Amino acid sequence: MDALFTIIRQVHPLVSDALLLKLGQMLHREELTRKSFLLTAGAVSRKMYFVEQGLVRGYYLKDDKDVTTWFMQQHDFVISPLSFYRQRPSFEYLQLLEDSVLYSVSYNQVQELYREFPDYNLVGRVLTEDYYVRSEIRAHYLRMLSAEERHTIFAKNYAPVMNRVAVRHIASFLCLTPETVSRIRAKKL
Amino acid sequence: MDALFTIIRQVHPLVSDALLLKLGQMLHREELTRKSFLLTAGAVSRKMYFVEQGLVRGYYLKDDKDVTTWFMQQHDFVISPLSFYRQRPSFEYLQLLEDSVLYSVSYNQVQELYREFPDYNLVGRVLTEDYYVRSEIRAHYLRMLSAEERHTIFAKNYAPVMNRVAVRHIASFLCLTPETVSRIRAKKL
DNA sequence: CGAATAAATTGATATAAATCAAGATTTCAC
DNA sequence: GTGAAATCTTGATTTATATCAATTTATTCG
Repeated sequence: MDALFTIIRQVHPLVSDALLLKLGQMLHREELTRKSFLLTAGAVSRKMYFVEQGLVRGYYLKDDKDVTTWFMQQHDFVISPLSFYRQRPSFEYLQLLEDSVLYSVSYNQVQELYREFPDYNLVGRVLTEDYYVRSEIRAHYLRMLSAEERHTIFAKNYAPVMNRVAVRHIASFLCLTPETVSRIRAKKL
Repeated sequence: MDALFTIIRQVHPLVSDALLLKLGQMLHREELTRKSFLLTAGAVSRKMYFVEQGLVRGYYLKDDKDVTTWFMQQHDFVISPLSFYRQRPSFEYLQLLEDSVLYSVSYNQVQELYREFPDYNLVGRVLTEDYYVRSEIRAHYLRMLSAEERHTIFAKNYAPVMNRVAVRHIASFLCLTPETVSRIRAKKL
């Protein structure tokens, strides 16, 4: 929980103790095993998670195959933006790739914080901006780079994730087949 | 300017008059002609725009060709998220596709509003969430849909834009060549 | 541990979309 | 309004990556 508070204080050093106290009371620690779902398609995302430890994958189903949209790791916040912000049924699945420790707050609790502690809107705004930018960067890579370039960038930017996830998940994140990633790898050795 | 205030009041009905007054004083009306740049690659985005009337395109250069990332129209806010939020040099070009009327505020002015009127963080947060979701939806379509499906969705979701922009811009938005879009169109008649 | 299952690799072929090239049409500028 | 330039369309060919199929390697769990 300290990591979470540290991030909030980095964003907004003057945040009140009352707010952090309240948030601390709301946070629900969850220890979940690999392959647990935080959200499945069709359901409405009711919780925001903070990854204390572990690894989470967001993906969509395309026909029968899945397409990974992102990986979130230690000290990241995890939601499905469309479903959480608009409280609409999700396209996306959120699934743990490792046994993980998470802190969660419900959508309603977050709204309550925003109401009761207007300061919290600053924190929410800045963090939303940050995750928005991250998402833009991912989309940028998808649009601008060839298969091989995407793989190179991934290997560089996601080094700590690279060795922890299955090739087929890396492949689907890069919008490629596992075969293609296998061949790119073979070529580089 | 009314349209902008209306949007802010929709997001936050209790927003103070003092805030709107201050914002009104900061806003700079700009009438710019087609092809004007709001931002070029390499520069740091210093302004946020509100489109009173007109059409704006965001794009990257890939080798010598350009790749469109979005179109923004009447009553949309326009920034290059990475460059504006992080105040870093832009990858992206922002260019008018039509003669337009815009309202702008500088990055520093926006920060001043956030400081002076903490309430404004609520507005900023909610709008950021909304544009983040829109961006996610665009990325989702790119990942999940075939060339033809992307074209169909575009024709449906961007109907008012469709007839106003060049085929090559539609093509690059769909991550296709103009030739391919031409063929898709021909097939549908 | 060791069988069963899933995942990764490698090779052969297919395919969607890009590229290259030429002509038709539209738009722009003087 | 007319010529020049840009854009769009259509066709032929190429190419990157997907798909299909078979084998090897890794993982799971009883």
